[in-house]
Amino acid sequence: MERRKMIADMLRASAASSAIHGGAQLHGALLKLGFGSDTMLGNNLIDMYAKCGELRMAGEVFGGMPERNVVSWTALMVGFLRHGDARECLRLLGAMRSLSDVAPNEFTLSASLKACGVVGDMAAGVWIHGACVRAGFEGHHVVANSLVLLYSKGGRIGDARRVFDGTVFRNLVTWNAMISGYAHAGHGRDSLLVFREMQQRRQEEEDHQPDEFTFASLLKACGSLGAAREGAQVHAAMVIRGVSTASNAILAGALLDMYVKCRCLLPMAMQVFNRLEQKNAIQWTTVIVGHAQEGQVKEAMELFGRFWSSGVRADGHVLSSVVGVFADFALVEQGRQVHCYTVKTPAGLDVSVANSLIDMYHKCGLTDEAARRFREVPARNVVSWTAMINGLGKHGHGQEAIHMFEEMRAEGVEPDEVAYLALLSACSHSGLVEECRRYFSAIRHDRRLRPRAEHYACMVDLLGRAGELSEAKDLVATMPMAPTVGVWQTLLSACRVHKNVTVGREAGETLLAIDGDNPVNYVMLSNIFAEAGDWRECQRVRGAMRRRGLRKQGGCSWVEVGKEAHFFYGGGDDSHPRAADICCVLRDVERTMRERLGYSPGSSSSSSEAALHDVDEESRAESLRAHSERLAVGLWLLLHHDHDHGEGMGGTKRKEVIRVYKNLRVCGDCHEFFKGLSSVVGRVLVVRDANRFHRFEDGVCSCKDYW
DNA sequence: ATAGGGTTAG
Repeated sequence: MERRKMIADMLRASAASSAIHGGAQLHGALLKLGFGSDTMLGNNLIDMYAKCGELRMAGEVFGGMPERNVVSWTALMVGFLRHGDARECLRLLGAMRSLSDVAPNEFTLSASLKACGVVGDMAAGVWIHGACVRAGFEGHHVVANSLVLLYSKGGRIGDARRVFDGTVFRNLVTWNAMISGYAHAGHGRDSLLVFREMQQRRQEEEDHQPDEFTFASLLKACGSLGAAREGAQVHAAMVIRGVSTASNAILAGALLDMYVKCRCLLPMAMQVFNRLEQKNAIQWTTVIVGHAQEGQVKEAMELFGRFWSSGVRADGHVLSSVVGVFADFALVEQGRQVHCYTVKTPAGLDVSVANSLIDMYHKCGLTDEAARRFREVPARNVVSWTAMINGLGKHGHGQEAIHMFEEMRAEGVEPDEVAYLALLSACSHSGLVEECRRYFSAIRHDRRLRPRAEHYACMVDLLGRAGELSEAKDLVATMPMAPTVGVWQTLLSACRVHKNVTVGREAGETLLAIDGDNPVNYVMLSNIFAEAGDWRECQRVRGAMRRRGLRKQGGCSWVEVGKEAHFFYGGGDDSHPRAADICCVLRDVERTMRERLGYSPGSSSSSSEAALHDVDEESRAESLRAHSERLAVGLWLLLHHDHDHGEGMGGTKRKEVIRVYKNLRVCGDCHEFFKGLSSVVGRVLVVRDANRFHRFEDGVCSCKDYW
């Protein structure tokens, strides 16, 4: 008897340290001693093999047992679950119920719930929840904790909270589950509130000290809120409690992520990062993406280079997120460099990497290159197709986008909500009203899909462009969900195009009520009033904005010349070393345009500078010249000027396309200016703004002045 | 046999 217990303890120790050799020796020894049919020792063997990742051996022991109890089943299930085979775990649950008379206990059900979360089978999870209730396990920690996590990760945060509230005996894990559940669902505030509630319990019956898991979730919550002060407080609390990031890579990653997300704290992130003795791929990604998002592209590329030579293996996630930032900034040179790296590693074969490359080339305006990537993806999925549909749509190729969509369906790839969204937006950019209506109705009648507010926003956008303002307004009024900020903004900008002050006022006031901290809303509404000549209302809205301490979001444009990106910021950015020369080039072009095309600055009907109506032409011109998109184009012209003269102007040689990018929508005057510029300079100019691509050629734009 | 944490393409 004593020996039996000793072997059990030693097996447990082997399992805990994943010591497969010692474990296998113990296996041999217990067979020799005649313990081969002992259920408890068999269970210990299953657990040991499962924890060492030897699932085949675990299954063999399980299969050879004369008697299996609930522990035997559960140990095997947990083994599969832990090694990434959640489906096998659920299959075993089914087998247990139908082939044995052993009843699952709270641990079996908890593992099964987790498996449902992993495979994303919420229906099965709800069914198991029912089974837990029927068996009387609902109040058990392990079950309640798994339920909270399943529901919060499955987007049913309300159900998670109900389980949490119904749990009488909470332990630290229960609290952590709710805190992380909220953080995961993007409800950062609630996450912090639950933590505060947990701390207040200290005076009462429960006394839970936060641990590493608590801190990791709190950091995530602070990061998603961009709450720098709270984030730093959490960091301080960790230091005070002696919770170190040195031995916990995930906690260190969470800390880095928080500092990166609280933008201004990038230096703090680097301090944490530099102190890490061993850096993993996720930590590298966090700081690379963090720099790129702040516009510190050089540093981002440098870090990427260091990462590459550090020998830490990159996986598909890392590569696609790095490609993703360069896509957002349309930094094609940097994107290409990362593309080259992806070819040199097995992780580059991931479909997610291929998809991010398709998207990146599209966002850089290189449609052909994107199409080539698309053709070469061996196993295209709905994401690959959607990237193409999006890209075509942003260039105003609505019909081609529809064609892609139908081709996808013909190949047997089912569209999801995002694919539909891409399609609707493509229709709206091309003004395809009837097609858009048809697909919008298709998604509403597809039982598997539920249109989101964004789908409605697309429809509102299209109706607005088509001048069907009252239909757009009715659609907003009859939406099955609350109209989002985006929906109201879409309606508002349609009102601006059609100069409908009545509906515009309504949409604008609603926006100020639900999204009063966003300066864009004030600017849009005040512009509507300004264009209608209602200066009093215009001033009132601008005043409200000032009183709230809000400032118009700065425009930022950039252009790649050679291998370098040059950034310009709106409102008279003369920080570029050649600012004066750029100004001269722009003046030159303006003069030619005035002479040849009768261009007059600031006379555009959709002028973004409504407040400029009462100033003289030269001040208007000067103010417009300071727009970041013009400065970017100016620099390009400046740097290619000498070259042009060398080649001889108007030569037959195909001219390089000018590509400029802007973080906001391009302004109406700049749009006019670029049209003229394309014919005066005889070049194609492609501008990607926040909304779509504009391709200017021979004095016309691909958006047909709808944007 | 005992739940929980950071990155992730459209």
